Amino acid sequence: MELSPRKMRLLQAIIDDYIATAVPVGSRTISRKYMSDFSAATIRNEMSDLEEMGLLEQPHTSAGRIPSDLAYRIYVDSLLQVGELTTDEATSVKRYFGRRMDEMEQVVKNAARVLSDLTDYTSLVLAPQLARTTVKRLQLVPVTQGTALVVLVTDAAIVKDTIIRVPAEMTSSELHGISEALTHRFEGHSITEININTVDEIIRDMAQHRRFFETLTDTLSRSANPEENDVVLDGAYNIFHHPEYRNDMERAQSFLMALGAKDKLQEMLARSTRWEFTVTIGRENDIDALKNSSVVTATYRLGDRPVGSLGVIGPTRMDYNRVMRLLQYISQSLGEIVGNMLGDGKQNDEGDST
Amino acid sequence: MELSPRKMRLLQAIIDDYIATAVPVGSRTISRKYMSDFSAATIRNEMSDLEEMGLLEQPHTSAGRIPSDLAYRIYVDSLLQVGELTTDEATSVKRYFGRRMDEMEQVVKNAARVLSDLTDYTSLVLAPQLARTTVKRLQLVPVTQGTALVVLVTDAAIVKDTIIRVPAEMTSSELHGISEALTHRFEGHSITEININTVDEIIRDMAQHRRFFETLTDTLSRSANPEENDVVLDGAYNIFHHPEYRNDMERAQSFLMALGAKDKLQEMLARSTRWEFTVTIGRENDIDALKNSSVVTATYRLGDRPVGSLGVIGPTRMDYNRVMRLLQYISQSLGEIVGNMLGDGKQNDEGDST
DNA sequence: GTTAGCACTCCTCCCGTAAGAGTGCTAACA
DNA sequence: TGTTAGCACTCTTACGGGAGGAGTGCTAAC
Repeated sequence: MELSPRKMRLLQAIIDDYIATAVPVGSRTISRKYMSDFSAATIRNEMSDLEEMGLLEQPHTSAGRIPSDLAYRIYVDSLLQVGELTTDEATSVKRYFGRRMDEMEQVVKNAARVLSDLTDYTSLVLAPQLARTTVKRLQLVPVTQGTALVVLVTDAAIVKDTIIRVPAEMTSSELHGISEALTHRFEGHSITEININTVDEIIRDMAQHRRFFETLTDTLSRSANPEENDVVLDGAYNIFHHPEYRNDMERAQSFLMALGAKDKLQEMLARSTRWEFTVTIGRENDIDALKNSSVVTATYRLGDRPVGSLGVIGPTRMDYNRVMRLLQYISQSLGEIVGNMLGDGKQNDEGDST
Repeated sequence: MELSPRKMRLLQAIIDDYIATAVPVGSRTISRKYMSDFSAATIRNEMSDLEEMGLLEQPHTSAGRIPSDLAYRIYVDSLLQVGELTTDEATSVKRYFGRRMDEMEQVVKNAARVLSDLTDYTSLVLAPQLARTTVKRLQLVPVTQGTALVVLVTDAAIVKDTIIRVPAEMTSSELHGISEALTHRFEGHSITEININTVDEIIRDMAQHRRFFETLTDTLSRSANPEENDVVLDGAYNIFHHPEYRNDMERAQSFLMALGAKDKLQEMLARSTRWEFTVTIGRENDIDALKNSSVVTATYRLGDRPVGSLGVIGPTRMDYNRVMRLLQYISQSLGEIVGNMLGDGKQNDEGDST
């Protein structure tokens, strides 16, 4: 099923026009705006072929054609050339990331904001996944008699803090000692290596508190698992800017509802960290309510380790070019910012090497 | 402008019916369902009076009447008797709050969830406001050479953690010492008391690091200010369950957009902590997009100090009774949970004194 | 292989009519 | 004087038919 160059050209024209206008494209439109070297009648014949191949669909007889999911697939795989950011776009992104960001959460929220603002779609960001980072420090900070704060710092600057109960008789300096020992043992290792067995080695002289250490390792391994909260979402209401949702309450509603199921989204994003980019079009989507939407994701890295991902959800009639262009740039920036947060005191300035 | 008892009774009937059905109420309906001791014609005369007083409105001549904002005001102020929770409702709330909650954020999200699920409206929760709590502990945890984590623990179990830069030559034990000194000085005080002047007293022997302490106090006072992030929102899409939004895209959209402006919501909730409850009806609202919605809030306390608030946004045709009933109970539960999180090792069980 | 022409289909918009709901007013009644 | 029955009137909503328009598919000619 090879497409002739002319069919390819036609397909591209139809998709480009439909992405721009959201109106089914007729043969006359194509003939005038994109392929004036052929008449509308010729286009019609070609369109008829494309429809037979399953690449075009007709909402009804006297409407123009719209691209099928399959057509977008071909478009994304073969026709799309992701360009460079315009200087306008680049400065916009920089303006967002220029904001003060002390906490990981701010960074992630900021990334979601810039992505949704610049694409005009809904954005998703999966915060760096603890399990993919390495421990920098593990500290038990006494809070009250009997409680302490578990502070876990990793190389992605993620800090998980959880209150846990500690044996009432444990002193502040004991906690300090334990923290030092744990940090010494696990620094540079993945959090997944921390469990009661590996911890056992270093607490032989505190066997009477084994129960406490079990609680501690439990807490840590629970926080290593990705959770709903790792997903940050922004621009949900951008969908109202696009006619396919604005004119269809049902659709808008089910879309928004789908965004409520953070666990599904988290899963989706976590899966996507295996690839540099993913593009999931319409029915390819696992989530039912997104079967007429598209999802584009990109992975961001800490050094060469993928630690999280971010993406955009919008109508299948999405401006894939713009979206991927922005995703590429933003995912790279995000990786750098995350890396710099604990980057040995280096400031995260704009300036290049001078 | 005193209303006769019959007019009151009529007003209540109209509001009750309209809250239940969302359909303009006619005189016949009232006569049959609520006041069969009077004929529809009598009701009509009374309705006409109420309309003249600005308590009822007619969408058009041949429709029934709907209550005006003013009518809801009277309803809430004079007619409403907030009842006890049904046992069903109470067990539902308990089920939600029975979930494991280690972190403040979870508690707040959980509260928002239970509130939106049980009321079927959109819920808002303002996390405990740092400025209204007292310091329990202030600790600088070294992270890398040149960076440390500022951990602030207060009696509302709020933990603010921020990475700051520290002088490269500052040792881990120096940081520890500083932490002890700061904790000793400010324990039991409000975070707002921490500033470079009060800190100055305890760092005389470290005057060469004054710059660093300025950064530190800056960071802390910034985190004392309420921020957008303090607002957690849930059930935004519940509005689609209510006909006034479901059948009016514009309205749904502007409502959802208004929810996007977290800063406004934060302000609104912060203001409301001055009262036990607030009910803001329709046009009484400051936020334009909410001029045809109502907001009900309640304050929750830590001991007797109000520390935060939570509320519900929905159509003016809101089930005020149910909402206030639930808010009362949930705000109280929330206060207790927040208090127990660091509550001297006491477990937050269900059981009463045995 | 390409194109012009034309009949055909189907959607959308508009308008007029009919049904239904609820009112306001009047007159009669207790 | 308050209450009620009756009735004309208003306005909304639903339905259906017709006009206009967009775009197609097919045929025949180049």
